[in-house]
Amino acid sequence: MRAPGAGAHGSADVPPPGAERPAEHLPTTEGTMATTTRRRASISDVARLAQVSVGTVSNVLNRPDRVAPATRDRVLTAITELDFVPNGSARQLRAGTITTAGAIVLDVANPFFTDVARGIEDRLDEAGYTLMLASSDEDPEREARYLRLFEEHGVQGVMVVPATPDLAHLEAARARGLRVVLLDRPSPSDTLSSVAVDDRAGAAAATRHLLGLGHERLAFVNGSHSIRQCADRAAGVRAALAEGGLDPQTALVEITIPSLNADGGQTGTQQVLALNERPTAMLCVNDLTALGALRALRAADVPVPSGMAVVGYDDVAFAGELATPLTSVRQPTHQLGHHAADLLLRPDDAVEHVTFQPELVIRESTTGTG
Amino acid sequence: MRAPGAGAHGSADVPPPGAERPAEHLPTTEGTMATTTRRRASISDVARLAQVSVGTVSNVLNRPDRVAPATRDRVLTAITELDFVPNGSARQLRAGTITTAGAIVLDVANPFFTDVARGIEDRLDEAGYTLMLASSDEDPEREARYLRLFEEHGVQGVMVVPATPDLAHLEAARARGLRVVLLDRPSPSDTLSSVAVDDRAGAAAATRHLLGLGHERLAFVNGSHSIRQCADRAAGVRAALAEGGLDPQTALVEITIPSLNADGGQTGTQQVLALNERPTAMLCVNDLTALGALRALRAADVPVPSGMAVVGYDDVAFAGELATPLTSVRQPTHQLGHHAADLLLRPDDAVEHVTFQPELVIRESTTGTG
DNA sequence: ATGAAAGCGCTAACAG
DNA sequence: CTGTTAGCGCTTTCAT
Repeated sequence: MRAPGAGAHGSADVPPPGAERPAEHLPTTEGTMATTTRRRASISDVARLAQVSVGTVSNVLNRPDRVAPATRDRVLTAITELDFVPNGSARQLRAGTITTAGAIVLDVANPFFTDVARGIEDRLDEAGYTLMLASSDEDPEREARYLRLFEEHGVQGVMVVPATPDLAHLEAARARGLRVVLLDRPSPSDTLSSVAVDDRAGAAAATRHLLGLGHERLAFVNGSHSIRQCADRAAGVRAALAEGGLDPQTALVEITIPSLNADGGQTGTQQVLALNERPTAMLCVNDLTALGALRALRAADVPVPSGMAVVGYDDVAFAGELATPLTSVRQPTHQLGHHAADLLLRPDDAVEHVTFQPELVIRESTTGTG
Repeated sequence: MRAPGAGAHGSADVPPPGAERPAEHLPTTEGTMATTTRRRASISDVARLAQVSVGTVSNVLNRPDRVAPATRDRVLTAITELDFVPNGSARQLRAGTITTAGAIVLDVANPFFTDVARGIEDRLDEAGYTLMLASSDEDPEREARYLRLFEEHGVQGVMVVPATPDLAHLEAARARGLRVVLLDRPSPSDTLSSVAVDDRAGAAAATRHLLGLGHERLAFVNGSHSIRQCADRAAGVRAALAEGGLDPQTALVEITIPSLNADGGQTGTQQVLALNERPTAMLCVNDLTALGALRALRAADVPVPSGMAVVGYDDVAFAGELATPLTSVRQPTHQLGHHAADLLLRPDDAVEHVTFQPELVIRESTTGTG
C-alpha cells in the first residue's frame, strides 16, 4: 500500500512533544493578479445543451444503461463541454446518505494516530468512502464541535479517540442515528462499538520477556496513571510479575515522569541508577522515553543490556536503528484503524468491542552482548 | 498548540518506508445486538413542536435577534427536546458555500505531511473551517478521484501535493472556480498558488556549514534526481561548492541510493568509505539515511565528526537524541501548511507563490569532538 | 415579529 | 426510452 520511496520525505519524524514552532523562516512571496470565479454548471445547463430533460441527464449519470446510446453520447458531450461537476450537496440532500466518514483523533501530527488513520483510510477506500480527519487536541469542546460538524455534513459515522472519559455526547449522537466507533479506548458502553489495543498484555509480554531472561528487579519509567495507557501498562507489568512468582512490592520500582519524552526518560533513568538496590532491567512507557534512558545509561557508562536491559513501547521507526537496537512493543496501529472502519461500514450496524494484541519485538537492548 | 503530554503515544514514530504490515495480531471480538436507527428530526419537526413556522426556526438559528425572546425560548426548547441537528447539505445547497477545505497529500502516515496538515488545520480552525484530509499515495488517479470528491462536496478549495508533474486537472479545477493551492511544489503556473520550501537553499546551507568547518571533499548520499527534492538539493550542494571556490567535479562525490531509508544510507556510506580519496564529510538526503550512515561509520570504527562529519535533512524528532546528535536541515512544515491555508482563505483569491527558507540545526555530528 | 412560499440541484417515481 | 414532477431541508425575500 504505502509507496516505497515516498520522495525525500520518506524518513521524517515528528518533533518532540512540546517542541517550539521553528522560528520565522523568511518566506519569499511572489504575487500575481486575481482570477474570476464563474458559477458552476448545473444539471439543467447540461440538459438544455444536450436538448434533453434533467431526468435523462440524471439517468446518464446514475443508470447509463437506461438511456439510448445516441442520447447518452449527446449528454456526455454536453457534460464535457460544460465541464460539469455534479453538486454533492443536492445529491446528498436527496439521497439522505453520503459516502464519507469522519475521524477525530487527539493529534494528526502524532504518528500513532496517523498510522491508525491510514488504516481507516485504506479500509474506507476499498468501499469507495472518503475520510474527514480532524484533531481534537484533547479538547472536549473541539471534539464536540467536530462531531457536530461531521454530523451536520451527514457523514455515515464517526470514529473517535475520546478526549474525556465522559462519553455522553457520543452516546447521544449514537442515539440520533450516527454510527460511532471508539478508537483506542475499550468501550464501557453497550451502545458504542470500540477498537483498542491491549496495553496490559503488551506490558505483560515485555515483563515476561525480561523475567525469562533472568531479571528479578525491574524498573518501570511510566507516566501518570491518569493516562489510561499508563495505568493499564502498569497493571500489566504487575500482573506478569505476580504470575512469575515475584512480589511487585520488592521486584518493581515505578518511576513517574511528567512528560513522556526523551528528557523524561533520561531523568527517570538517573533516578533508577541512584537506587541503592539497582534494578537490572528497565521498562519504558514509550520509545522516546527509552531513547532518553539509553542516553542516561551511556552517560553513566552502564552497558546495555549487560548492565541494564531496556524495553521500549510503540516500536517506532528508529527503534531498530539505534546504536543498541531497542526491544519494543509494537501495536497494530494500521489494523486498529482498518478494523474500526470495517465496523463503521458494517451493514448491520451491530455493536462490537474488539481488542487487538500487541507484539513484542525483541532486539539487542535486552538480548545483546553489550 | 500541540498538547504536551499527549497520552502514551506522545513519542511514536512511523515504520520505515516499505515496512510490512504487522502480522495478524489476534483481535478479541465481543459482539452485542444491533440498535435501531431513527429518522433525524428536521426543522419542520421543530417548527411543529414549537408551534411556529419553519422560517422562524431558521431565524432562531441564524439571526436570533430577529425573534421575540419568548418565541425563541419555545423554539430552543423544542430543539433540545428533539435533539435537532441541522442538515448541512440542505443548508449548503441553499447557501452555495461551505466552510470546509480539502487537502490531498502523498501519505497521511508521513510525518512531513502530517506536520503540514497540522499547520493547515490550525489556520483553518482559526477561521472556523474544517479540513478533509486524504492521501493520494502518489497515484494520480487517486488524486483525481479525491479532487473530484472534494469538489462535489463543495469545498472552498483544495491544497494538494501533486502526484505528477502534470497539473492540467488542477488547472481545470481552478478554471471551474475551485481554489487550488500547490503544496511543497513551486508552481510553474500563473493560475495556481503555491507554497514550498527552498530545497536548494537548505542543501546549500548545509554545504556552506561544512565548508566553513574546513572540509574540502564532500560526499552526498542522495536519491534519484527524478525526485524533485533530490535534484534540487543536489543543485544546492553544487551551487554552494562553486560559491566556495571549489570544483564540484573534484570536491563532491554523489552516491545515488534506491531507497531513502537507513539501509540505503548504510550501503551508500560503505561506498563512500571505499573511495580511495575518502571525503571528510557527508551530506545525507534525509535523517533516516543519516542514521544508516552513522551505523556504517560506527561499524567501520570511523569517529564522528573527526573521521567523518555527517549532516542529515528534515530534523526529525530523534535527530537530537542520537548517540551523536545529528546536524540537520529543519523545514518549516507547520508554517508551510499554515500559509497554504491562509492563501486558500484569502478573500481576494489572488495567485501567490511563497517559498519558505529551511534552517540548519547544528549539532555534534559536525561540530563535536568525537 | 412572524408566516408563506419560492427554490438551491438533484433523484426517483410515474407517465407516456 | 424519455419527459414531468414532487420533494429532500433549509434560507430568504416578501407580506402581513
